[in-house]
Amino acid sequence: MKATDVTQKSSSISRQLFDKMLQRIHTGQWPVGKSIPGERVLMTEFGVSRISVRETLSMLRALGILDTSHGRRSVVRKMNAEIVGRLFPLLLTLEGEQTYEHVFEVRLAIESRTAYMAALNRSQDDVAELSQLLELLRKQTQETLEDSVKTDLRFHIRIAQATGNPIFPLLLDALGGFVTYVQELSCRGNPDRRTRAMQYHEAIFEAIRDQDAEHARGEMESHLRSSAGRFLSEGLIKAARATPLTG
Amino acid sequence: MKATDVTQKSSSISRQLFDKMLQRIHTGQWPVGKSIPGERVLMTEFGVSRISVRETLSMLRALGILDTSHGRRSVVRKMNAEIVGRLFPLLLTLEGEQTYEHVFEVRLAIESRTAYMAALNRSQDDVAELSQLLELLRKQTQETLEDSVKTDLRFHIRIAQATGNPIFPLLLDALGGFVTYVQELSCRGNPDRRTRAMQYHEAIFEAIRDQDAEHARGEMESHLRSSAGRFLSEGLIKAARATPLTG
DNA sequence: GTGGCATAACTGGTAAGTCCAGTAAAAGTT
DNA sequence: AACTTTTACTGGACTTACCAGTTATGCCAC
Repeated sequence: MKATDVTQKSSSISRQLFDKMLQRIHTGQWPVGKSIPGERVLMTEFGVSRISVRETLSMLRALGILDTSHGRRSVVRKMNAEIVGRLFPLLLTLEGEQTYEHVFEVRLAIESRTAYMAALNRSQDDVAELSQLLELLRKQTQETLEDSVKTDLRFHIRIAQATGNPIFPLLLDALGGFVTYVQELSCRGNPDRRTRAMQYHEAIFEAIRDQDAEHARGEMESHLRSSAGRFLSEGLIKAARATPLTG
Repeated sequence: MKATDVTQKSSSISRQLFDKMLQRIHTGQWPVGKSIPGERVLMTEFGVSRISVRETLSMLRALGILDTSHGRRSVVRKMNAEIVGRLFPLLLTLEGEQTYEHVFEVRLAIESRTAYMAALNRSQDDVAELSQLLELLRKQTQETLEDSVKTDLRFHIRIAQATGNPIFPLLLDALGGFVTYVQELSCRGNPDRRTRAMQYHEAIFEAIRDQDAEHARGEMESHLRSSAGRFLSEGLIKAARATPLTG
């Protein structure tokens, strides 16, 4: 019942081939980073037509498992969590109905922990880069709005990176497209808001730098909640349920 | 550059077609649940060969966006998180065992909040359904392992639904397909673990029912931490890696 | 009329052959 | 030895054809 497999009833050849090729990658017969045999070779090797081979390769390509370009042989992609992140925008858009409020709630859930974990796990490099981003942000706060919003997101993602868990920056990046859009709407015409957000950013940075995990989380939550709260109070988001974001 | 394109340089026809078809789904020109035109129609409509059409459809099929079966027209699937969930086993084999730990960390971030929010927002229906699931889980704890693991996940997802934010169950579902797999390995041969998990579930349920948000979050965190700790400390990860993903 | 059944008109799945256009390595030239 | 040209790959795309499920059509018996 649960369609957990792309391959369903193992009916069509291309679906079967999909499993076989996937297995070759799993077993290491087709090592990551190296190129697989050409399509003409594959069709004789598996005893199928080139159509079936190409359709199977299309599937693997769509999933980001293969890297194909004209004239060169397909290469098994370094499969990182990145591809999951690439699918999230698809999910979100296709599911529809997601309001920005929902995204903010998820962001709150994720980032309150990334701030916490980052404070515990951050390296010297993390601190240095965050410091740079903060300075850049400080400049841009008085200049271009679009740039500052982008840097803002980069700052948050950089914190997620500092956790050491690659899935966190991934999720954040996936949600980012939504966030930046709303953020621009919010700050347009209200420069003081940007300075207020700037203060939060500095507080978060200092807490992470000083490895004060609890404080980092608290500041992050306040920061996000004030952002979300602003949007909610202004009808920029389909507000609806009065969800207590208190934590 | 933007993480939204699975289609890279958009050079080849099939990649372009992919974007176009995806757009038709987004705009609602191809409504979810309904069937799209036949391949012969599509090739004239887009002015390409059937090869290109079929390769594009293969991509959409691989992502779980289309549901295709022989003799019938392809149907636009209600996009769910399965697609992402399917990729996690693959992720793990290609990226290494740390991924398990990473997934649990993300789960912890998300579920500690879903428990909290569910306690605040839960409706009577939520309580009723959770109660049912709990009872079902109680029975299955002494019976089939596979079923109980599935019900376990349903229980967690149901909590995420009770938050009112549709993204939470989505994320959980995506992570879940991956988690259940490991969970089975963990509990196999250790029935007492299942009873211990059962106690946690009951505590979480009661807290949500009584709208004790802080308590709900605490129990959830304890529950997940104990689970994650078990997996990580017992080398179940390597065992999982050695097992092929296709059922 | 209506029910059941064979047929025809769809649908997707697969195959073989052909050609084009990039890429990279082999062969030639300087 | 360094550069350029050729050649033998590679994937990308098209056409035609046929097979195999599915569904709608329509006929015939009741």
